[in-house]
Amino acid sequence: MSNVIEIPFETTLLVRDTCLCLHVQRAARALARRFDEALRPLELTNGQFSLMMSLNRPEPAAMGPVATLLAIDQTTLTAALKPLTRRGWVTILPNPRDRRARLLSLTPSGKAVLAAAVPIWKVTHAEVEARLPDGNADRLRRDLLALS
Amino acid sequence: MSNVIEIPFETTLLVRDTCLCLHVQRAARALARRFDEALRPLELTNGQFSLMMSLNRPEPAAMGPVATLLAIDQTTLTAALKPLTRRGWVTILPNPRDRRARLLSLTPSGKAVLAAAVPIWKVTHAEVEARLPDGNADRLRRDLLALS
DNA sequence: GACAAATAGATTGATATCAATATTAGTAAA
DNA sequence: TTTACTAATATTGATATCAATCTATTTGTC
Repeated sequence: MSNVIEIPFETTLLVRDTCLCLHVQRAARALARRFDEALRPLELTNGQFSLMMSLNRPEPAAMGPVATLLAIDQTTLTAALKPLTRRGWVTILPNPRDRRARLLSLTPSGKAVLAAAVPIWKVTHAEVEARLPDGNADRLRRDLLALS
Repeated sequence: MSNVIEIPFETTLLVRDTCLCLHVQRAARALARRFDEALRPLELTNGQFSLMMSLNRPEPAAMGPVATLLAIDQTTLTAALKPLTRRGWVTILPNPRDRRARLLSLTPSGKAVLAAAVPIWKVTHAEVEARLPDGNADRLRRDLLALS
């Protein structure tokens, strides 16, 4: 006798149509592709843009708070910094006050790339925001923050 | 003379607080971690769960529509199938009607894993949905679909 | 001060993601 | 039927992501 467990197709449709995780992943991939494409002339991805923008501070940033801000694992941040330091856009210096810590800073060329990216971000973001059904981006941001 | 381009800190704050791409990526990572953790006893990730659930159809699925449904690149789907076929959860067969195409199916053990994942998904999803400020998940799903 | 516990990052290994490109097969036009 | 085009999928290379684990350093307690 065959004892294959069958999941009702209705369950599949339920997950497909309601799963917030799937909905968010889909939107994340679509938005990433859109911003990546727009930023491609600068050889910058959406994630690199967000990371570098988060480093644009009066004082150099430590890694922990940056990872928390971006909601990425600390090991992901370590990896993400490699292509940026290799291109000379970000510097990693030891923190004299705490020799475990590192201080992250944008270099002048990093700031130049980031400055060039800002108008691209503005245009792309305006296009994306215009797609929202009723233009209520604040509400969407609030919902997304609640999930983070 | 120093010609370093400085991006106003206000711009950084603006991007940090308004960028929908960043907001969605953050929520995507947080939700992925949450579902990955809940599904870990089954050695299943959120993405593998979504993929396998999308394969639970009356007829075997072709790759193109599955990639479109998940909003992933076709090459990503090819890669994502490898650990699933290796574990014997998914089979990839040639399509006799079109020898370019492949037909994707869940195996009995794949269905068993997926069936075990469904109650975990239900509990986790209910917890996530409860975090929404006003409980209006439909509105959030509509917004996310508009961005996909 | 010594020692335990906590903290900051780095490394490794596995999977995820996409652009660019290649391969194979179906399709349509000449 | 040959030729051009289109469609479905695979491969490669680079980066992204996280769990598990490791090292170095700081902090707190006695």
